[in-house]
Amino acid sequence: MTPTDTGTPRRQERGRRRMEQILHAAADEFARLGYEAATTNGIAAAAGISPGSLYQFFSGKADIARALAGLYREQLDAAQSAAFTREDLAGLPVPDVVAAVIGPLVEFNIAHPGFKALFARTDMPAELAEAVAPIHAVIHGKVGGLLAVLLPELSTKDLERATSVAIQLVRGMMPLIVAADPAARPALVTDLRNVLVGYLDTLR
Amino acid sequence: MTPTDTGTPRRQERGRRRMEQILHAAADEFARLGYEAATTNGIAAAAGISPGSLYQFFSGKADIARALAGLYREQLDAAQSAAFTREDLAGLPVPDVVAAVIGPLVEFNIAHPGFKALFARTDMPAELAEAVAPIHAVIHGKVGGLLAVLLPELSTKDLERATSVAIQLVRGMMPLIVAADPAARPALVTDLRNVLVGYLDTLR
DNA sequence: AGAGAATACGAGCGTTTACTCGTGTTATTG
DNA sequence: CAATAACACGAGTAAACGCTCGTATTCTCT
Repeated sequence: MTPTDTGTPRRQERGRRRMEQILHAAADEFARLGYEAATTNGIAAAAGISPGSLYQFFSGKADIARALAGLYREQLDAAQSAAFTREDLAGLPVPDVVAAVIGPLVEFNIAHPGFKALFARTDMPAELAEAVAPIHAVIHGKVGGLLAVLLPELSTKDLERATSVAIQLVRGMMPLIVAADPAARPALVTDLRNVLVGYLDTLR
Repeated sequence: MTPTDTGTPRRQERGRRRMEQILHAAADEFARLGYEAATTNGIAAAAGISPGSLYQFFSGKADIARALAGLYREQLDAAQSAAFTREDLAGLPVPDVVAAVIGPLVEFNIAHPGFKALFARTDMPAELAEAVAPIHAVIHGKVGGLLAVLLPELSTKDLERATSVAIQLVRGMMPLIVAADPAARPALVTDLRNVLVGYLDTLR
């Protein structure tokens, strides 16, 4: 009785490159058309491969979204690691902390237009919500940790709510910032920072 | 040569009732599944009619969205008329004005779950964006007029930006409020008001 | 070199969905 | 009371989409 061959195959170098191509193409298609309107055949074509090849690496559109979310999570982690090291931030004034977090985040969203197609949505299909749940949890945890330092006397419940609200404010404004004319962006980013600082002030 | 029979038929009472049923059913389906996932056959079934009958009144899903947007516009207009009469507001403090606008708006969103499926989205298919463009324009105009009274010394450009930002903040937070446990809503609504008041304060 | 695994192809299958069309029923109009 | 228009039906159609499968090529490992 030979061992049943479930489980992913041992990828070759070629395969790993293909997976990157596919994820890159998928990010473009998601950004251009939105998650629902993007098609697997379209992603395959954009990646320069056949539909069949795509399914050698991913089990479907939701799986691609999951993998892309994981990729974004790593990249965002790298881009934000500095901003979220609590130790340095303990003494800093709130506006500086907000600026340190928002700056790189805006840059990341501009550089990765596919990101907002997956995350900055208020209503998503269940399959997509499930795919991005892990990174949402990570973000929630990080922001929650940060707010706990900035607002130490807040109750757990209030802290939880403040975290959700702060994240939602950023998610709401980010598409506006990304879509705006580059010349108009700085003012919008300043507004976003002011919004957050103003909100956090009311919680003291 | 008989005159070509383009143009909508002269509706009977029965037909007008059907159109209302359809729009009501569509609002439910949009709220339950989202615009894209909602199907015309599903809307027809929810309205208790056949697919063919639906197309006697609407030319397609986008047309239903357009009509529903128009209906919401009327209803929202009625619900908000008091809050937006500038004369009474000229002297009032900013927090009171914000409360007067946000209160009914939150009620409206809770009472009409289909509303946010059409409006509180950051990325929509082009056909949907086109369908809701008129009411967006109306809202933008009203909020802009209000802000012009509250912040008289703002430049046109700054006023324009502030209007977009304020609307976007509300659009971002509304799904959170509607989806929240009713007991948790008041705190979220307070947060939303504080966010707006805090933001407007930074623009003085 | 030979075998097995990974990669690649693309026509096409099954399903879903928006929408049509032929036909029949109810209401209005002259 | 016709005659015409509005309303209603629902099986069916064409297109789109996610995904499969048979087959062929390339890589890895012994």
